[in-house]
Amino acid sequence: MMKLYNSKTLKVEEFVPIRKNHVDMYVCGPTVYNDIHIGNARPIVVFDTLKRVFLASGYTVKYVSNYTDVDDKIIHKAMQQGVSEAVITQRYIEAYNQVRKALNTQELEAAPMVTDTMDEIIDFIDQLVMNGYAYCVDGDVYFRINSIDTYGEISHQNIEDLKVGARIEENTKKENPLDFSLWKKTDMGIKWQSKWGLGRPGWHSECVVMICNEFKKSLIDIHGGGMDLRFPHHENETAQARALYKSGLANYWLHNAMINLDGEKMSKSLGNTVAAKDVLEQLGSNATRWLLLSTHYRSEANFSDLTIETAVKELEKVMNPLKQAYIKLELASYGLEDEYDQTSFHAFLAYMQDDLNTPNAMAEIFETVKKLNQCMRVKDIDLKQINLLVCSLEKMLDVLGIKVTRMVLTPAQREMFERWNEAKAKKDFALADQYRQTLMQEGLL
RNA sequence: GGUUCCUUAGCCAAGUGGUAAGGCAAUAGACUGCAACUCUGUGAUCAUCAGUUCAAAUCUGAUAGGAACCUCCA
Repeated sequence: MMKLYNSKTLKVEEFVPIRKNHVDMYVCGPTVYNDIHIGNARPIVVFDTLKRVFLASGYTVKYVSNYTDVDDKIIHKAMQQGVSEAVITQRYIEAYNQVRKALNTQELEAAPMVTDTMDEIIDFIDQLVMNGYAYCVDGDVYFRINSIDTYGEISHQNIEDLKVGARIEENTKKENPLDFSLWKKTDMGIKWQSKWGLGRPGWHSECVVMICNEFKKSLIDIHGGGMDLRFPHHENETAQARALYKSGLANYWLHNAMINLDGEKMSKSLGNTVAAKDVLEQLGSNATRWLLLSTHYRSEANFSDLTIETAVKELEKVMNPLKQAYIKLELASYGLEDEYDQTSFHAFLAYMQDDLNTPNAMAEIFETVKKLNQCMRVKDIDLKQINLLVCSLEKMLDVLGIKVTRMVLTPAQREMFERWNEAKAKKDFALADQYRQTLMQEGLL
């Protein structure tokens, strides 16, 4: 049974899918004007892991995430560099996908772009206007938040409080300062023709339209993203869906917490970012995922030399015994069977199903690793038992998206082990140390 | 000012009513030809104060400190 914390209800809830054994999930993707930083990588890993948990639990999953390829920052960058917007967006879409790949994520079922969805977005805004949920002023279109009575349902803000604390710029064009922009009249950069004139869409409509496009319905199971998208982005998404489709857009709203850099929030606007590709280059795919998953996704994670170092060491303590186990099985010419230790894997999965409790799930991994280590130390090795534990660990790591390659010994390596053992038996330690040295160099010890 | 949330050992981090998982580091021991690996042992009156309860890290209230959102951001 899957349990998830729903930002909308502020509670951990039992997950009940709309369609039995299937999950429709949408996660807000990047605005492609820059290389993503390690904070941006958190939702990638969190929601990819969530998909894997669902798959391991017997669900099928359709996971869609978009590219926001229409945006002021993109336009500015394009102008700055004297190229078209498409050059910028292509460059960073590619960079983003390289990071996704390097993070060992599963393929998305769809990854739509705003520029490919423009007709539908314009049509969507038009319908909002025609039904009285939005209004056009001077070439701009705004959503009328007072036209629905549920505004604030995701972010738990009430309209009056928002007004009081508003650091909202004075915009006399709007009926209400909280009304948000659906269509912006523009005179520079890429623009599209609409009945309101030349312009481009605001940020909040695209996700609604893409969800309806991709899933062919206006209510899906899960909508995810970073905590900072809860307001206004997700609030405004659900508002539009309430208006036009009388649906909340998604049943479960999931938000991952931010990553801090030495105690301060990492963000592009603060400029204290660490590029995801740099972290990946330094740590590799496995350690990066381990690092990102070692803190519960709803807790802020601190990113520092110490947390990195710890993650690397922890992962080694899991991977090394696995490697030793493969070698033990190889040396004994024991063919691995796919049978796994059910108790440990089910304990692990139960933690993952409990709102993605990765810290507890990892504790179960350590527990299993310890059992494996104990198994390998006894005189009469139980290869069958090692097989079970190894396969169980493989399955656990797969749910976390940690890649494991089964080790196969070459004849030469096999011989090296034999000679090492022979030398030790003869107490020729000088020779034994030579073999040991070689084995260690090849990463076999 | 409003909303939501956090404060658990040197560090990271679970646990949300029945007397504190796990990891890193440290330290003692075992194993070893020596080492590495590994195994075993060692550590917390859960920010403070008060209340509810037979029982509270866990619920309630207050205090102190911190964060995110309310503005483009994952």
